Amino acid sequence: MIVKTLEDSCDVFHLEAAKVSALKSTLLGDSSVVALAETFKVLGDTTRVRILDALSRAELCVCDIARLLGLSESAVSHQLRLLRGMRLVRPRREGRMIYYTLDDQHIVGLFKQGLEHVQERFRTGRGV
Amino acid sequence: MIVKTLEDSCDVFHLEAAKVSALKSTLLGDSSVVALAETFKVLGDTTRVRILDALSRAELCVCDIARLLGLSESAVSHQLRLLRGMRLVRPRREGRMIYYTLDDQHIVGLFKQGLEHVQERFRTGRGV
DNA sequence: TGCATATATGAACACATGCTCATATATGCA
DNA sequence: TGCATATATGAGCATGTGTTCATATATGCA
Repeated sequence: MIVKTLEDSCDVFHLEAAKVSALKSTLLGDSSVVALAETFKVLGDTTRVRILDALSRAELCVCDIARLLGLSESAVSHQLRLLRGMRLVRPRREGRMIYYTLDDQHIVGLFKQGLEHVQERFRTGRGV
Repeated sequence: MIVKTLEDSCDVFHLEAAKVSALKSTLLGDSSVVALAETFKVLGDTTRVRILDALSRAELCVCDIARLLGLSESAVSHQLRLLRGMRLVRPRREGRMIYYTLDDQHIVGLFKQGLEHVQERFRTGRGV
């Protein structure tokens, strides 16, 4: 639903008051906005993208992830803590080792959709 | 495709060398990872989420956005510059004013999918 | 029990980020 | 042309973020 602009003075709104309040009421609520931004923020880091991508394909322990991606085990552990906190990843203890897997199906979907966006961006001219 | 772990010594890998290289080759490439993280990073801020959400519903000029969302025009302008740079948003000049719209359909899809994730998170116990 | 190893955690530090404030640019109109 | 207004931009600052390094915890095994 597109609301057309009607007036031309920026002292107040360019939109009619009625349209403004209509628009305002359709906007995402605060909690949704916060949760959405928080979700995207977690995905907005190359290290976490790599970890989640790897875990979407195999159950891996901390040191495997570290080796596979060329990261320190501490760095991986810190990131896993964050991802655990957001329930994106789930640990499974087996002896001394702790194996992690992806614990949220939406991540794969978001990655897929994000990649479509990225690829169209390449197709339509502008690179990274 | 899930690769099962096989060995138990973290000196090297817990996975067989063959499985490791197989896994390695299925991982997202560097440029994809970078572009993906960059995309999510832009979406990982409440101000930008709000702006993009508003622009997905109406074409708005800078000061309308500022008023609608309770932000300074400067802050909005800075964010729009970023969003413009990433081609998520497109300006249209009309006299002194510049109207912005969403210039990327994937954003709406990503928001939708992100919200599904968020809502399931609420349903399954843990809040924000 | 005591040692080795896998993971977790805390502090510290370098760097990024988003805002504000001041100023520049651009358009419309008298 | 000159002034008012809409937007853009740059500098500066407070805050946030991701890593490393040192250390803690936990498990397996001799």
